[in-house]
Amino acid sequence: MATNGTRPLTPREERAWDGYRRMQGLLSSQLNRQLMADTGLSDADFAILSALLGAPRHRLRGLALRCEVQWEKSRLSHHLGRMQTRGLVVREECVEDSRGAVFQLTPEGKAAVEAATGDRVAAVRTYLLDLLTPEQLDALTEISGAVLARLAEDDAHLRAAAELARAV
Amino acid sequence: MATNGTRPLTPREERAWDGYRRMQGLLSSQLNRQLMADTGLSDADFAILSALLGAPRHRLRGLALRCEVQWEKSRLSHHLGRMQTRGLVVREECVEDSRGAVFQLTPEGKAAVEAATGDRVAAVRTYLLDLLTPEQLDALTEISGAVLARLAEDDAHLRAAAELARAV
DNA sequence: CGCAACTGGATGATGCGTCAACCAATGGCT
DNA sequence: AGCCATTGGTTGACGCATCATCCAGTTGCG
Repeated sequence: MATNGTRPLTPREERAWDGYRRMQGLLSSQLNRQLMADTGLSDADFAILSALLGAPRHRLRGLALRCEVQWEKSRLSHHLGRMQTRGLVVREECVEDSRGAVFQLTPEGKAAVEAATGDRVAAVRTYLLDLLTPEQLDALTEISGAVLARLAEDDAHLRAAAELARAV
Repeated sequence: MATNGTRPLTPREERAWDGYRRMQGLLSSQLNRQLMADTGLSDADFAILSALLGAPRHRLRGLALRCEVQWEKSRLSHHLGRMQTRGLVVREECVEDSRGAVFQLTPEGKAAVEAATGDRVAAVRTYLLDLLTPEQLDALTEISGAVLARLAEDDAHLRAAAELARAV
């Protein structure tokens, strides 16, 4: 990580990175702010709630939820704790693994997500999707595909390294 | 904000949004984590420091800095406070407007950014730029251009509304 | 069986980001 | 000159994200 034969960015790269950086910051804060104002739910709340909404009995194992939203476990745990005190979610014991936890949407939680979904979609359209041509939509899909693939690969390497370390 | 004749997302839009969302979250946390591990600087630190590095005498008025990084003023103030106690930056009085503040890079701050720049560029290449074709780079630039233009427009409307309110 | 390693998850400390309130300096208007 | 609205910036409170640590239940291996 220390040795860098890194060439500087070309103007083209510079523009792309700079644009992405600016967009990323402003867009996510705008979406977050708007959702919060419209519905009282943060982006994070919404991610959790809609994952639960999409699950069989509106209940999901902690681990499954973690895979779904890709958060660190302590973040998830803290956030679920807060959401529980707000009455959006309940924690229950897990039958097949008694150290595990299962989280379920409360009626209030369900109502909240359902109410929020429309606003969220509208905002995403307003500030992103409706601004792009079909080609740009596809380009965005491909770009994120490439980046996510790279990140996943990295992750796999980490696992492999852990495997090796265990073998020693 | 409440009435939504919003149609649901098409599959194409769905893929684009979902991809962007996932990429955004993982990419920024990866870049942040890596920069922090390599250099002890957060993404936020780096943004401030490189803005200062690019300024005339490595000094910038608070307001100018705010335009540069596009943060809320209280965020900037808090962060600069912390950076000052870490010795990366100094706050000085402003001559032409005595309620203003000027911030300057300390030698340590300068050294820190300069050391960090290479790592940052390398990481951005590894996880984003090197994964994309030239066309994708341009697409990214256009996409962010469109989004930023929309956000700016919104901003202008807000200003105009404020103007109107003043006129009443 | 019994012990060690691992795993799902919780917790506490700490730094960050946002909001609202605040303060003093400034500039415009009469 | 005098007043009021505005602006540049700070502060405090509060919720969120991360790290390290911890704990109990589980699994694998001898």
